[in-house]
Amino acid sequence: MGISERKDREKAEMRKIILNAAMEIFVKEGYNSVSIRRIAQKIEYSPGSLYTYFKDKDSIFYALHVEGFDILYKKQLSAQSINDPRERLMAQGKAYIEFALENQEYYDIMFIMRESIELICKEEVRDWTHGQRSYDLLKRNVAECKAAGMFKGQEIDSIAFLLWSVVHGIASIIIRRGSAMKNLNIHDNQKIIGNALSVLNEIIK
Amino acid sequence: MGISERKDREKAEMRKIILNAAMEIFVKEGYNSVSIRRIAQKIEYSPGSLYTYFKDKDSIFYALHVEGFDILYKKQLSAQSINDPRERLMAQGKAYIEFALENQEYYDIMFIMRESIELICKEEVRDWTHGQRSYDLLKRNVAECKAAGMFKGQEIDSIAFLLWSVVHGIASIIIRRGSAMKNLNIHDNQKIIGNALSVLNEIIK
DNA sequence: TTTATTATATTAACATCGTTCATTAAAAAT
DNA sequence: ATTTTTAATGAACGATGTTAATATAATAAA
Repeated sequence: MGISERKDREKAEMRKIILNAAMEIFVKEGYNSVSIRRIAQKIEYSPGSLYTYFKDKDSIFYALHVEGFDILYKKQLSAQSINDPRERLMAQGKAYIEFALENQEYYDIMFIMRESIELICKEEVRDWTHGQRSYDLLKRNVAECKAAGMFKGQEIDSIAFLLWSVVHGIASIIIRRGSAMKNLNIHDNQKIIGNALSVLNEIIK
Repeated sequence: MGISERKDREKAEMRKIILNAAMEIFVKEGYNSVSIRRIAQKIEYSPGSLYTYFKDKDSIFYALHVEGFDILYKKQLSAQSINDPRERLMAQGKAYIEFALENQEYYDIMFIMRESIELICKEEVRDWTHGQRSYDLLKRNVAECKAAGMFKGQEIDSIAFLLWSVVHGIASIIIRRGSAMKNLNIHDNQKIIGNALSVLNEIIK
Protein backbone atom coordinates (compact mmCIF):
# COMPACT_ATOMS: atom_id res chain seq x y z
CA MET A 1 0.00 0.00 0.00
CA GLY A 2 1.12 3.51 -0.77
CA ILE A 3 -0.22 5.28 2.28
CA SER A 4 2.58 4.38 4.64
CA GLU A 5 5.08 5.40 2.01
CA ARG A 6 3.39 8.76 1.62
CA LYS A 7 3.49 9.12 5.42
CA ASP A 8 7.19 8.33 5.47
CA ARG A 9 7.72 10.90 2.77
CA GLU A 10 5.71 13.50 4.66
CA LYS A 11 7.61 12.76 7.83
CA ALA A 12 10.91 13.20 6.02
CA GLU A 13 9.66 16.45 4.51
CA MET A 14 8.62 17.72 7.90
CA ARG A 15 12.01 16.83 9.33
CA LYS A 16 13.62 18.76 6.50
CA ILE A 17 11.39 21.77 7.14
CA ILE A 18 12.44 21.75 10.78
CA LEU A 19 16.13 21.46 9.89
CA ASN A 20 15.88 24.27 7.34
CA ALA A 21 14.19 26.51 9.88
CA ALA A 22 16.82 25.69 12.49
CA MET A 23 19.63 26.44 10.06
CA GLU A 24 18.05 29.67 8.87
CA ILE A 25 17.71 30.88 12.44
CA PHE A 26 21.29 29.88 13.17
CA VAL A 27 22.60 31.82 10.17
CA LYS A 28 20.39 34.88 10.52
CA GLU A 29 19.99 35.24 14.29
CA GLY A 30 22.91 33.34 15.78
CA TYR A 31 23.21 30.13 17.70
CA ASN A 32 21.59 31.44 20.87
CA SER A 33 18.37 32.04 18.98
CA VAL A 34 18.07 28.43 17.85
CA SER A 35 15.51 27.18 20.38
CA ILE A 36 12.77 24.60 20.05
CA ARG A 37 10.21 27.32 20.60
CA ARG A 38 11.78 29.65 18.02
CA ILE A 39 11.87 26.91 15.40
CA ALA A 40 8.27 25.97 16.18
CA GLN A 41 7.21 29.59 15.83
CA LYS A 42 9.01 29.89 12.48
CA ILE A 43 7.32 26.84 10.97
CA GLU A 44 3.98 27.73 12.63
CA TYR A 45 3.74 24.62 14.79
CA SER A 46 3.52 24.19 18.52
CA PRO A 47 6.81 23.48 20.32
CA GLY A 48 5.68 20.02 21.39
CA SER A 49 5.16 18.98 17.77
CA LEU A 50 8.88 18.95 17.09
CA TYR A 51 9.20 15.97 19.41
CA THR A 52 7.22 13.89 16.94
CA TYR A 53 10.09 14.32 14.52
CA PHE A 54 13.14 14.58 16.74
CA LYS A 55 13.94 12.95 20.06
CA ASP A 56 15.39 16.12 21.49
CA LYS A 57 17.24 19.30 20.57
CA ASP A 58 20.61 17.58 20.31
CA SER A 59 19.16 15.20 17.73
CA ILE A 60 18.29 18.18 15.57
CA PHE A 61 21.89 19.29 15.65
CA TYR A 62 23.00 15.74 14.97
CA ALA A 63 20.81 15.69 11.86
CA LEU A 64 22.30 19.01 10.78
CA HIS A 65 25.73 17.52 11.29
CA VAL A 66 24.81 14.69 8.91
CA GLU A 67 23.52 17.21 6.37
CA GLY A 68 26.78 19.12 6.64
CA PHE A 69 28.85 16.02 5.99
CA ASP A 70 26.86 15.32 2.86
CA ILE A 71 27.60 18.78 1.53
CA LEU A 72 31.27 18.42 2.41
CA TYR A 73 31.57 14.99 0.85
CA LYS A 74 30.08 16.18 -2.42
CA LYS A 75 32.59 19.02 -2.51
CA GLN A 76 35.38 16.60 -1.74
CA LEU A 77 34.33 14.28 -4.56
CA SER A 78 34.37 17.12 -7.05
CA ALA A 79 38.03 17.65 -6.18
CA GLN A 80 38.85 13.97 -6.65
CA SER A 81 39.08 14.10 -10.43
CA ILE A 82 42.62 15.49 -10.37
CA ASN A 83 45.16 12.87 -11.35
CA ASP A 84 48.37 14.00 -9.70
CA PRO A 85 48.23 12.83 -6.05
CA ARG A 86 49.93 15.91 -4.63
CA GLU A 87 47.74 18.32 -6.57
CA ARG A 88 44.70 16.30 -5.57
CA LEU A 89 45.64 16.51 -1.92
CA MET A 90 46.11 20.26 -2.21
CA ALA A 91 42.76 20.61 -3.93
CA GLN A 92 41.20 18.62 -1.11
CA GLY A 93 42.67 20.95 1.46
CA LYS A 94 41.42 23.95 -0.48
CA ALA A 95 37.96 22.43 -0.87
CA TYR A 96 37.81 21.70 2.85
CA ILE A 97 38.62 25.26 3.87
CA GLU A 98 36.26 26.63 1.25
CA PHE A 99 33.47 24.46 2.62
CA ALA A 100 34.25 25.61 6.14
CA LEU A 101 34.16 29.31 5.29
CA GLU A 102 31.16 29.11 2.96
CA ASN A 103 29.17 27.07 5.49
CA GLN A 104 30.47 28.36 8.79
CA GLU A 105 27.41 27.31 10.75
CA TYR A 106 27.50 23.77 9.38
CA TYR A 107 31.21 23.59 10.08
CA ASP A 108 30.59 24.82 13.60
CA ILE A 109 28.04 22.08 14.22
CA MET A 110 30.22 19.39 12.62
CA PHE A 111 33.60 20.17 14.15
CA ILE A 112 33.54 22.85 16.82
CA MET A 113 30.32 22.86 18.82
CA ARG A 114 30.08 20.83 21.96
CA GLU A 115 26.45 19.76 21.68
CA SER A 116 26.39 17.79 18.44
CA ILE A 117 29.91 16.38 18.81
CA GLU A 118 29.34 15.08 22.33
CA LEU A 119 26.24 13.30 21.10
CA ILE A 120 28.29 11.51 18.45
CA CYS A 121 30.80 10.41 21.04
CA LYS A 122 28.11 8.98 23.32
CA GLU A 123 28.05 5.22 23.74
CA GLU A 124 24.46 4.92 22.57
CA VAL A 125 25.06 6.76 19.33
CA ARG A 126 28.74 6.71 18.34
CA ASP A 127 27.82 7.02 14.72
CA TRP A 128 30.43 9.00 12.86
CA THR A 129 29.76 7.19 9.62
CA HIS A 130 29.44 10.39 7.64
CA GLY A 131 32.56 11.93 9.10
CA GLN A 132 34.46 8.70 8.67
CA ARG A 133 33.62 8.65 4.97
CA SER A 134 35.28 12.04 4.47
CA TYR A 135 38.24 11.13 6.65
CA ASP A 136 38.75 7.85 4.78
CA LEU A 137 38.87 9.80 1.53
CA LEU A 138 41.67 11.92 2.97
CA LYS A 139 43.55 8.84 4.12
CA ARG A 140 43.21 7.23 0.71
CA ASN A 141 44.67 10.34 -0.91
CA VAL A 142 47.53 10.37 1.57
CA ALA A 143 48.17 6.70 0.84
CA GLU A 144 48.37 7.38 -2.87
CA CYS A 145 50.77 10.24 -2.26
CA LYS A 146 52.87 7.87 -0.21
CA ALA A 147 52.75 5.34 -3.03
CA ALA A 148 54.02 8.12 -5.29
CA GLY A 149 57.06 8.55 -3.09
CA MET A 150 55.94 11.28 -0.69
CA PHE A 151 55.92 11.21 3.13
CA LYS A 152 58.85 8.87 3.44
CA GLY A 153 59.15 7.40 6.91
CA GLN A 154 55.80 8.83 8.02
CA GLU A 155 52.73 6.83 8.89
CA ILE A 156 49.61 7.43 6.87
CA ASP A 157 47.47 7.97 9.96
CA SER A 158 49.88 10.56 11.33
CA ILE A 159 50.04 12.48 8.08
CA ALA A 160 46.28 12.41 7.61
CA PHE A 161 45.72 13.63 11.14
CA LEU A 162 48.25 16.42 10.75
CA LEU A 163 46.82 17.57 7.44
CA TRP A 164 43.35 17.59 8.90
CA SER A 165 44.68 19.50 11.89
CA VAL A 166 46.12 22.21 9.67
CA VAL A 167 42.97 22.89 7.70
CA HIS A 168 40.74 22.50 10.74
CA GLY A 169 42.95 24.86 12.69
CA ILE A 170 42.78 27.53 10.01
CA ALA A 171 39.04 27.14 9.52
CA SER A 172 38.09 27.08 13.18
CA ILE A 173 40.22 30.08 14.09
CA ILE A 174 38.71 32.14 11.29
CA ILE A 175 35.19 31.04 12.22
CA ARG A 176 35.55 31.80 15.92
CA ARG A 177 37.67 34.93 15.70
CA GLY A 178 36.39 36.19 12.37
CA SER A 179 35.43 39.60 13.62
CA ALA A 180 38.64 40.05 15.58
CA MET A 181 41.18 38.90 13.02
CA LYS A 182 42.67 42.38 12.88
CA ASN A 183 44.29 41.56 16.18
CA LEU A 184 46.27 38.93 14.32
CA ASN A 185 47.24 41.45 11.63
CA ILE A 186 45.21 39.41 9.19
CA HIS A 187 42.65 41.26 7.14
CA ASP A 188 41.94 39.17 4.09
CA ASN A 189 40.76 35.60 4.48
CA GLN A 190 41.53 34.73 0.87
CA LYS A 191 45.07 35.90 1.24
CA ILE A 192 45.74 34.04 4.46
CA ILE A 193 44.23 30.89 2.98
CA GLY A 194 46.42 31.29 -0.08
CA ASN A 195 49.47 31.75 2.11
CA ALA A 196 48.53 28.85 4.32
CA LEU A 197 47.99 26.58 1.33
CA SER A 198 51.34 27.54 -0.15
CA VAL A 199 52.96 26.53 3.11
CA LEU A 200 50.82 23.40 3.12
CA ASN A 201 52.29 22.79 -0.30
CA GLU A 202 55.71 22.91 1.29
CA ILE A 203 54.70 20.39 3.93
CA ILE A 204 53.65 17.79 1.42
CA LYS A 205 56.65 18.39 -0.81
CA MET B 1 43.31 53.70 55.14
CA GLY B 2 43.59 49.92 55.09
CA ILE B 3 39.92 48.98 55.16
CA SER B 4 39.21 49.59 51.50
CA GLU B 5 42.33 47.66 50.63
CA ARG B 6 41.19 44.75 52.75
CA LYS B 7 37.82 44.96 51.00
CA ASP B 8 39.47 44.93 47.62
CA ARG B 9 41.46 41.91 48.71
CA GLU B 10 38.35 40.14 49.98
CA LYS B 11 36.52 40.94 46.77
CA ALA B 12 39.37 39.50 44.73
CA GLU B 13 39.42 36.42 46.95
CA MET B 14 35.72 35.95 46.52
CA ARG B 15 36.05 36.27 42.76
CA LYS B 16 38.76 33.65 42.87
CA ILE B 17 36.56 31.33 44.95
CA ILE B 18 33.79 31.68 42.38
CA LEU B 19 36.17 31.02 39.49
CA ASN B 20 37.66 27.97 41.22
CA ALA B 21 34.20 26.57 41.88
CA ALA B 22 33.17 27.17 38.27
CA MET B 23 36.29 25.46 36.99
CA GLU B 24 35.91 22.51 39.35
CA ILE B 25 32.34 21.97 38.21
CA PHE B 26 33.43 22.26 34.58
CA VAL B 27 36.16 19.64 35.05
CA LYS B 28 34.20 17.23 37.23
CA GLU B 29 30.65 17.55 35.92
CA GLY B 30 31.03 18.98 32.43
CA TYR B 31 30.18 22.29 30.88
CA ASN B 32 26.42 21.86 31.05
CA SER B 33 26.61 21.72 34.84
CA VAL B 34 28.31 25.08 35.10
CA SER B 35 25.34 27.25 36.06
CA ILE B 36 25.14 30.29 38.29
CA ARG B 37 22.92 28.33 40.65
CA ARG B 38 25.29 25.35 40.75
CA ILE B 39 28.28 27.55 41.48
CA ALA B 40 26.34 29.36 44.19
CA GLN B 41 25.34 26.07 45.75
CA LYS B 42 28.95 24.86 45.72
CA ILE B 43 30.31 27.94 47.49
CA GLU B 44 27.26 28.08 49.79
CA TYR B 45 25.99 31.43 48.63
CA SER B 46 22.72 32.48 47.07
CA PRO B 47 22.64 32.75 43.28
CA GLY B 48 22.08 36.49 43.36
CA SER B 49 25.30 37.03 45.30
CA LEU B 50 27.45 36.14 42.33
CA TYR B 51 26.22 39.29 40.63
CA THR B 52 28.08 41.35 43.21
CA TYR B 53 31.30 39.94 41.81
CA PHE B 54 30.53 39.36 38.15
CA LYS B 55 28.31 41.27 35.76
CA ASP B 56 26.89 38.09 34.25
CA LYS B 57 27.72 34.50 33.44
CA ASP B 58 29.74 35.39 30.36
CA SER B 59 31.97 37.58 32.48
CA ILE B 60 32.82 34.58 34.61
CA PHE B 61 33.97 32.72 31.53
CA TYR B 62 35.86 35.79 30.39
CA ALA B 63 37.70 35.85 33.73
CA LEU B 64 38.50 32.15 33.32
CA HIS B 65 39.80 32.90 29.86
CA VAL B 66 42.18 35.47 31.35
CA GLU B 67 43.31 32.96 33.98
CA GLY B 68 43.97 30.44 31.24
CA PHE B 69 46.10 32.87 29.27
CA ASP B 70 48.20 33.55 32.35
CA ILE B 71 48.90 29.84 32.76
CA LEU B 72 49.71 29.50 29.08
CA TYR B 73 52.00 32.53 29.04
CA LYS B 74 54.01 31.24 32.01
CA LYS B 75 54.45 27.93 30.21
CA GLN B 76 55.50 29.74 27.07
CA LEU B 77 58.06 31.83 28.96
CA SER B 78 59.63 28.71 30.45
CA ALA B 79 60.25 27.49 26.90
CA GLN B 80 61.86 30.80 25.89
CA SER B 81 65.25 30.06 27.43
CA ILE B 82 66.36 27.94 24.47
CA ASN B 83 68.87 29.75 22.30
CA ASP B 84 68.47 28.16 18.89
CA PRO B 85 65.47 29.84 17.21
CA ARG B 86 64.24 26.68 15.49
CA GLU B 87 64.47 24.59 18.64
CA ARG B 88 62.80 27.35 20.59
CA LEU B 89 59.92 27.48 18.13
CA MET B 90 59.51 23.71 18.36
CA ALA B 91 59.54 23.89 22.15
CA GLN B 92 56.87 26.58 21.95
CA GLY B 93 54.68 24.35 19.84
CA LYS B 94 55.16 21.46 22.23
CA ALA B 95 54.43 23.67 25.24
CA TYR B 96 51.28 24.93 23.59
CA ILE B 97 49.89 21.46 22.92
CA GLU B 98 50.90 20.30 26.38
CA PHE B 99 49.03 23.22 27.90
CA ALA B 100 45.98 22.44 25.80
CA LEU B 101 45.85 18.79 26.79
CA GLU B 102 46.70 19.31 30.45
CA ASN B 103 44.12 22.10 30.74
CA GLN B 104 41.46 21.04 28.29
CA GLU B 105 38.70 23.02 29.97
CA TYR B 106 40.76 26.20 30.02
CA TYR B 107 41.72 25.65 26.41
CA ASP B 108 38.09 25.12 25.54
CA ILE B 109 37.12 28.43 27.12
CA MET B 110 40.05 30.29 25.55
CA PHE B 111 39.92 28.99 21.98
CA ILE B 112 36.92 26.82 21.20
CA MET B 113 33.81 27.82 23.13
CA ARG B 114 31.41 30.28 21.63
CA GLU B 115 30.41 32.11 24.80
CA SER B 116 33.71 33.53 26.04
CA ILE B 117 35.15 34.14 22.59
CA GLU B 118 32.12 36.04 21.32
CA LEU B 119 32.34 38.28 24.37
CA ILE B 120 35.92 39.14 23.52
CA CYS B 121 34.96 40.02 19.95
CA LYS B 122 32.18 42.37 21.11
CA GLU B 123 32.66 46.03 20.44
CA GLU B 124 32.28 47.00 24.08
CA VAL B 125 34.93 44.62 25.27
CA ARG B 126 37.33 43.68 22.48
CA ASP B 127 40.06 43.05 24.97
CA TRP B 128 42.32 40.27 23.80
CA THR B 129 45.33 41.71 25.60
CA HIS B 130 46.19 38.41 27.20
CA GLY B 131 45.85 36.43 24.02
CA GLN B 132 47.75 39.06 22.09
CA ARG B 133 50.66 38.76 24.50
CA SER B 134 51.01 35.06 23.73
CA TYR B 135 50.55 35.58 20.01
CA ASP B 136 53.15 38.34 19.95
CA LEU B 137 55.61 35.97 21.58
CA LEU B 138 55.02 33.51 18.76
CA LYS B 139 55.50 36.21 16.15
CA ARG B 140 58.74 37.33 17.78
CA ASN B 141 60.04 33.78 17.63
CA VAL B 142 59.04 33.47 14.00
CA ALA B 143 60.78 36.76 13.26
CA GLU B 144 63.98 35.51 14.87
CA CYS B 145 63.76 32.31 12.87
CA LYS B 146 63.39 34.42 9.77
CA ALA B 147 66.40 36.48 10.78
CA ALA B 148 68.28 33.19 11.08
CA GLY B 149 67.53 32.39 7.46
CA MET B 150 64.34 30.36 7.77
CA PHE B 151 60.97 30.99 6.06
CA LYS B 152 62.44 32.61 2.99
CA GLY B 153 59.85 34.46 0.95
CA GLN B 154 57.15 33.99 3.58
CA GLU B 155 55.56 36.74 5.63
CA ILE B 156 55.92 36.58 9.39
CA ASP B 157 52.18 36.99 9.94
CA SER B 158 51.37 34.14 7.56
CA ILE B 159 53.87 31.77 9.16
CA ALA B 160 52.72 32.63 12.66
CA PHE B 161 49.11 32.10 11.73
CA LEU B 162 49.86 28.78 10.08
CA LEU B 163 51.91 27.51 13.02
CA TRP B 164 49.17 28.49 15.40
CA SER B 165 46.64 26.80 13.14
CA VAL B 166 48.58 23.53 13.27
CA VAL B 167 48.85 23.30 17.04
CA HIS B 168 45.34 24.63 17.56
CA GLY B 169 43.99 22.13 15.06
CA ILE B 170 45.66 19.22 16.81
CA ALA B 171 44.64 20.38 20.26
CA SER B 172 41.04 21.18 19.44
CA ILE B 173 40.42 17.93 17.59
CA ILE B 174 41.78 15.89 20.48
CA ILE B 175 39.76 17.91 22.99
CA ARG B 176 36.48 17.63 21.10
CA ARG B 177 36.83 14.09 19.80
CA GLY B 178 38.95 12.72 22.61
CA SER B 179 36.67 9.82 23.39
CA ALA B 180 36.18 8.91 19.74
CA MET B 181 39.74 9.07 18.52
CA LYS B 182 39.72 5.39 17.77
CA ASN B 183 37.66 6.28 14.72
CA LEU B 184 40.73 8.08 13.45
CA ASN B 185 42.90 5.06 14.17
CA ILE B 186 44.69 7.15 16.77
CA HIS B 187 45.01 5.63 20.20
CA ASP B 188 47.89 7.38 21.91
CA ASN B 189 47.86 11.14 22.24
CA GLN B 190 51.54 11.29 23.09
CA LYS B 191 52.44 9.41 19.95
CA ILE B 192 50.31 11.52 17.65
CA ILE B 193 51.71 14.67 19.20
CA GLY B 194 55.21 13.34 18.70
CA ASN B 195 54.44 12.52 15.10
CA ALA B 196 52.78 15.85 14.52
CA LEU B 197 55.71 17.73 16.02
CA SER B 198 58.16 15.83 13.88
CA VAL B 199 56.20 16.91 10.84
CA LEU B 200 56.06 20.41 12.28
CA ASN B 201 59.80 20.17 12.43
CA GLU B 202 59.81 19.50 8.71
CA ILE B 203 57.64 22.55 8.07
CA ILE B 204 60.03 24.93 9.75
CA LYS B 205 63.10 23.36 8.20
C1' DT C 1 -21.20 4.18 6.10
C1' DT C 2 -20.19 3.73 10.68
C1' DT C 3 -17.10 2.50 14.15
C1' DA C 4 -12.54 1.58 16.13
C1' DT C 5 -7.82 2.52 16.00
C1' DT C 6 -3.84 4.78 15.15
C1' DA C 7 -1.07 8.95 14.28
C1' DT C 8 -0.39 13.60 14.95
C1' DA C 9 -0.97 18.38 17.08
C1' DT C 10 -1.84 21.13 20.91
C1' DT C 11 -1.89 23.02 25.39
C1' DA C 12 -0.56 23.29 29.96
C1' DA C 13 2.63 22.05 33.20
C1' DC C 14 7.32 21.10 35.29
C1' DA C 15 11.99 21.88 36.36
C1' DT C 16 15.78 24.61 35.36
C1' DC C 17 18.13 28.52 33.68
C1' DG C 18 20.11 33.69 33.89
C1' DT C 19 18.92 37.79 35.84
C1' DT C 20 16.68 41.59 38.58
C1' DC C 21 15.00 43.83 42.63
C1' DA C 22 13.06 44.93 47.05
C1' DT C 23 14.33 43.70 51.54
C1' DT C 24 17.30 42.53 55.25
C1' DA C 25 21.65 42.28 57.65
C1' DA C 26 26.19 43.71 58.33
C1' DA C 27 29.98 46.89 58.17
C1' DA C 28 31.96 51.42 57.93
C1' DA C 29 31.84 56.28 58.32
C1' DT C 30 30.11 60.12 60.61
C1' DA D 1 24.97 56.40 68.69
C1' DT D 2 23.46 57.42 64.19
C1' DT D 3 23.78 57.59 59.41
C1' DT D 4 25.46 55.78 55.23
C1' DT D 5 27.37 52.36 52.44
C1' DT D 6 28.03 47.60 51.24
C1' DA D 7 26.87 42.97 50.72
C1' DA D 8 23.66 38.83 50.90
C1' DT D 9 19.21 36.99 50.42
C1' DG D 10 14.97 35.06 48.53
C1' DA D 11 11.24 35.80 45.68
C1' DA D 12 9.95 36.80 41.18
C1' DC D 13 10.21 37.22 35.85
C1' DG D 14 10.74 35.53 31.44
C1' DA D 15 12.73 31.99 28.72
C1' DT D 16 14.45 27.39 28.05
C1' DG D 17 13.91 21.89 26.98
C1' DT D 18 10.87 18.38 27.79
C1' DT D 19 6.73 15.60 29.14
C1' DA D 20 2.05 14.05 29.39
C1' DA D 21 -2.81 14.43 29.11
C1' DT D 22 -6.02 15.94 25.81
C1' DA D 23 -8.07 16.91 21.36
C1' DT D 24 -8.16 16.30 16.51
C1' DA D 25 -7.33 14.35 12.23
C1' DA D 26 -6.42 10.34 9.28
C1' DT D 27 -6.64 5.51 8.47
C1' DA D 28 -8.37 0.69 9.13
C1' DA D 29 -11.79 -2.40 10.25
C1' DA D 30 -16.65 -3.55 10.76
